[in-house]
Amino acid sequence: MRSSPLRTPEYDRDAVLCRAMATFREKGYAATTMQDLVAATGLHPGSLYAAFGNKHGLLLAALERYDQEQAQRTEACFAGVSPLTGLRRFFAGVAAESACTEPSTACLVAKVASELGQDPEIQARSRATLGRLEARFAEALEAARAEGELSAVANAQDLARWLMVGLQGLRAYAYGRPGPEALNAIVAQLFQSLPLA
Amino acid sequence: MRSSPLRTPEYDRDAVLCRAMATFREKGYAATTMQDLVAATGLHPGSLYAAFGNKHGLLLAALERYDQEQAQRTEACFAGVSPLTGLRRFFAGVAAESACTEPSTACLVAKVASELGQDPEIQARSRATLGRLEARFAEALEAARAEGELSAVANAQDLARWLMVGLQGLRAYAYGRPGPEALNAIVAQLFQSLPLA
DNA sequence: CGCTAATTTGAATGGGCACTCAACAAACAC
DNA sequence: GTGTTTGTTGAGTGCCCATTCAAATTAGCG
Repeated sequence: MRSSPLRTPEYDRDAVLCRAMATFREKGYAATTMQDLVAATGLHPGSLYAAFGNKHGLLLAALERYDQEQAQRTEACFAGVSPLTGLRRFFAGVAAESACTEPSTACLVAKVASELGQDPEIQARSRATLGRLEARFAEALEAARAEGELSAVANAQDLARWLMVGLQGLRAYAYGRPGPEALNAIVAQLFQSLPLA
Repeated sequence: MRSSPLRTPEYDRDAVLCRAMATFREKGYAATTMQDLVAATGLHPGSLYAAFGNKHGLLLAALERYDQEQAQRTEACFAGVSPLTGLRRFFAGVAAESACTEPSTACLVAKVASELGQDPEIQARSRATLGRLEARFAEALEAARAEGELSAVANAQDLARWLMVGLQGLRAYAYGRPGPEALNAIVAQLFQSLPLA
């Protein structure tokens, strides 16, 4: 029961998850082999299994980290600006990210949710992440209405959902590798469709 | 060179592709094993390989069939009604399809394009299918404008792209298993965002 | 400096995968 | 009927996958 001589792991768990995240994001779940993950993280199989149980567990941990990272990035968009400006910054960032030529810019949550639609654990985590973002959108929209940036009769919940649709549509559309101006035009169209005050 | 005694295959190529399509749509590419496909199609491995070369070739053939099927379904929406009504029918159909509880309702093209983003052949085919749909949207929008259903100043190309974003967003949002009323509300919001005359 | 409990190491393992092939069967020409 | 070409059959093949484990290594503690 008692443990005195504790040996701390030599690797940085966060860095490992970051690498694993990137690998899953690029190749998807099934196409990523444990050898890929071993190469990407620099850990040996035994250490990976000791830390995360198995490949599935590693994906879950990576999703968890992705969730945190995304929440941070989102908050950064809202910091110090009006709610509506924050939303605009958020979508401008997504458009810019989607426009870059690397295909790793896809949303890990969406990609994995599409691939592992049958897995209840993955589904739950994906839904939680997306739900949290939608709730954050709704909060921002409410605040925007309070500040007079949005029509007083607008329904924040409905519009938050609408923004989520726009977000996922934007990311999906970006798979066709359109130019950056097309993506920016889409974002502009999305904001034009909001009942701004 | 000369071939006289031809033996016709015993199976129905179209039915085989239909089954293969459904299997890929449910499980994705990597998670579908050749055994799955053998079971789904009823063919033996040798016949499958003789007909399609390999797993990748079978996916390509399935995508081709999906493309044709989707084109037919799309035209059915436009038959005998005004262009705008045709578009409404199309999106109502997608919403209804996405609302049903089976997870196999996802778009095969989108799912496969997300999973095999690195594969140029798959990418080309996906892009072609999506591009054709977008062009059909643009055509319908032009016709709607000509019939006075759409604002005269509307840009059909831009709006067609906007409908594609709405379409993919709708389908992606449906992964979270919202109720049918939410999906219908999204479609309503999409059409409200169009500059209808 | 042992002693103990933890991590690290990396070769080994068993299973399942995509794919093959040699024997067989059917269809047509003559 | 016979020959030839094609489709069918399904057990077999080798490879690569996720996972394991026993041995080596390291850190804390008296």
